[in-house]
Order: sequence, then C-alpha cells, then structure tokens
Amino acid sequence: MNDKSQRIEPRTLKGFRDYLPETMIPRERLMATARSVYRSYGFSPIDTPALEYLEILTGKGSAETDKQLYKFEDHGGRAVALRFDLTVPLARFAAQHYNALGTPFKRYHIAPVWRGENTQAGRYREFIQCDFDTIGTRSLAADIETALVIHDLFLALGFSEFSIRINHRQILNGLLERLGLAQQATHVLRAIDKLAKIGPAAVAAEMAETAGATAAQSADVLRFAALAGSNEEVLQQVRPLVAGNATGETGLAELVRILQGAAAGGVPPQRLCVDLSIARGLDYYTGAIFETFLTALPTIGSVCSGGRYDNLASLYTSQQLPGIGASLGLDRLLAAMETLGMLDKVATPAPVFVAYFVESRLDDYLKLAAHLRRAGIGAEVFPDAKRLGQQLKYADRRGFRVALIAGEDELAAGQCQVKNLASGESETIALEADAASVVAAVKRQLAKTSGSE
RNA sequence: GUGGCUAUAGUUCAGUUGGUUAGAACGCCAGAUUGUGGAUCUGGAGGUCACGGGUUCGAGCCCCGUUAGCCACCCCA
Repeated sequence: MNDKSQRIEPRTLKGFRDYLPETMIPRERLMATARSVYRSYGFSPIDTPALEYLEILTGKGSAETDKQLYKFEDHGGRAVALRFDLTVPLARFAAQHYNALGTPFKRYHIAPVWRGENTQAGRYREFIQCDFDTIGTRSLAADIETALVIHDLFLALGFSEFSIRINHRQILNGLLERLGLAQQATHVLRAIDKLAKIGPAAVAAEMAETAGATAAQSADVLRFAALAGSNEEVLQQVRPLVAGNATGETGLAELVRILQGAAAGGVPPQRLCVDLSIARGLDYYTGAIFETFLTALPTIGSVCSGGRYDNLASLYTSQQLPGIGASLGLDRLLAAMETLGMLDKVATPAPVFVAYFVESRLDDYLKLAAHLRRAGIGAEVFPDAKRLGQQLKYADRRGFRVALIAGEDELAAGQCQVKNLASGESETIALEADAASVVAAVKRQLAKTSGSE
C-alpha cells in the first residue's frame, strides 16, 4: 500500500471543485442571505432529487441543453440524468403536486445543478443556483415582487452599485412582428442578447445568417436595441415603435406598471433600468425579463436572471401554470466578490478562541467555552497546551476576533483576560461561576470589530 | 462539442542553444522569547519538474498521447 506506484492520485473531476473553509464560509453566508430574503417575502423551501428520469429533463430541452446533460443508465436499466437547472424540476414538481400545493405557490430552491459543458473562469460543471418563483398567477404584482426581491437580495449581500435590467418579451415580439421577423424571433433575440458583447455589426451579421434578416430589418432591430437614456426617455421612444401593434402595446403597458410598482416598493430608478437589448436566450419567457449586473464588474455577466413564463408545466400536465421567477448565480457572484475583494479571509465560523494554557485546567476552559455557546457565541478551545504565542498565532491566522486567556495567575485570582485580536486591546475580567461578566466583555469586544457570523 | 495557450515546492514564479546534487519569494514548522499573535532574525521540512510513452550518450527543456487549467466560439449562472 505504501508503494508509490500503487497510490491513487487524489484529484477532482474537470469542472468540479473542493471547497476549503475560507471559500465555504462566504458561500454558506451567501446562501443564508438568499434564504432569509426569500423567506421574508413568503417563499417556501422545497427540494427535488438530483437525478430525474431522462424524459423529464429532455422533454423541453433544446439540442443545446441535451448536449449539456449528464445522462446515464442506472442499475435498474432506467435512463436518468442529473438536473441542469431548477426550473424544469419545478415544472415537474408543480405538475405532480398541483393539488397539494394550491395556487399561487411561491417557492425557493437552493441547490446544485450539473452541466457537462466546457469550463471557464467562474463556470463549472457543478454549481449552485438560488431560485425563487411564483407560479399560478398572472398578476403583475408577482412581477413587481420579483424586482423587489432581487433588489433586497443584492442590498443584503452588501452591494449598493448594481443595476437590474428589465425588458419585456412582448415589446420585443411586437417590434419583430412589425418588422416581419416574428417567425425568426428566437434567432433574432439570441443575437440581440450579445449586443453589448460583440457590437452592432456582428449582431447584424449574425441576424442575417441565422434569421435571414435583411439589411433594413437588421438596422431597425439595432435601432431599438440601442435606445438609451432614462427609463422615461426609453419608453417615450418605444411608444411610437409599437403603436398599433397589440402585442407590443400590451408589453409596454405591463412594463410601465412594473416600473411604477417597483418604485412604490422602494427600488430607486437607477437600479431598475429598461434595457431593450436584454433578451434572454431561453425561449420559454413570455413577459418581463430581468438580468442583474454589478456596476463594478459588468464583464462577469448577469448574476441574477429570470422572467415570466406563460406555461411552465405544459409538458407534464394540462393545468395552466403561469409564473415568474429568477435565479441567483451563487458561484458566479462569489467569483465576482472575490475579485472585488469583498470576501473576508476568515477560516473559522466561531469568533472566540479559548487558549488551552495550563494542562490541568482543561475543564475550566471547557466550562468557559460552554458558557459562551449558551449565550449564542461560538467558541473553540485549542486542543493542545502549546506555547501561548503559537496558540495566538493560530487564532490570528484563522480570523478569530476575541481570545480568552486564563493561566494559573488569572485562575488563582478568579479572573480571565478578554483580548481583542484585531486591536490587541485586553481587559481583565472577574470570572464568576456563570462567567456572566466574561460573556458581557466578549460581546462588548465583538461589537467593536466588524465582521460576520 | 470546436479552436488556441498553458502545466516546475502549499501558492506565485525563475530555470539561459537539451549537459552534473532544480532555485527564489511568500506560506508552513521550529527556535531567538518555558505566560501573549499580526514585525524582525536564524534554522528546518517540502518537488520521481501533472501523468504515460518516445527521441537522445544525456530531457524540466524536444515530439506524441492523456488529464487538468485558462482564453475564444457556443451557451449560460
């Protein structure tokens, strides 16, 4: 077994990753933040299996998603696949439990999904999505609420500079109808979606190639996709372009209503911008569509996207299930926060370090830590009675914020040092049977240092 | 899936037209300081040069394959 040639090389599959504490701690914090924002709006948690019958996942898929599916045969000879998003499982789930759920139904789902596509920076084969959806209602109140949730979410995550880009599929469809491009809508929208990235000339070329658009049609499409200015200004310019087209006028009216509601709900207009170049590649969107960009890092792409769909579960049930939802890309957002330096290098989730000073006093340290935990403060007792300097170095490296130090001298005097590791400040506190004063001193010190957990 | 670039200590990288025992910085461990961390100094551990084959008297360096990473396309979170 010790023979090196027989040793198995430890490694992870392409596109899959291990998570060390310093990346897992912020990851969990983000998930907890998303969870609490979703719950504050009344969204309920659900979960579904990682594996589904292949036919469930391929039913609505395009050739593209089929290629990305991890599919195989299980031990019983069933054709199965790993879910590649959380929306298709929701459709199956809603169709299957329709009667038990009732409508409207609001759920959130934070879970990993798998895509067998090529990797790239911030793009992996296994990643977490944080979805929230409202199904069973066509009310624009749900659309408005989607904007509010996204807005609250990014504020709660610590961002102030971001913009939620909003558009409406029916406006796009109305415009395309007037231009005679309605049949090729999917290709045209896919091309428009790339406008910011590849520029108008390349978009025109793509539309000519994939949608057979004439030069005049391309020019018209690009003209409306490039409309800019304040929301009022953009809407003003769109109005005549959809005038007389029922689809376009409906879309425009809905968009106006959503903007008004979002403003009433507290979203400042600079954070919710009408952007007619937002198209979303997925063809099942039928109404409002959203993408969210970080002002400091627009190149990373959308970190939270979604939109309204008319009929989520038509493949699985005859029930009409309209809805709207969005998905936070946790791993992409983490990659962004990493490059923006927004993540603390903390490798411990407990803020208090208890030094193991005198070997015979272990029980005293254990009691001290227990009192802190009872007060809701995480505490770790060092496992070895090593030199104090080494223990403090360990505490410092891991990002502990307060250290408790009690040697023979302190214990004999019925005292304990409470040391703030950020400032170096240390106070000596009386150590009562219930350690109440120490707990109070720890709370005081923790309040002085910023930090989470 | 297609095309391009890359792979040397835990990390970031040196390594000269192929030529003896592969280096640095940071990190890690220990000591200077048998009760006080983030500074300094000293010492130490750690690499079959991603893996497998080939060319050569000789390969970290050249060739082929595999794996992984990065970039573009595609698509998307």
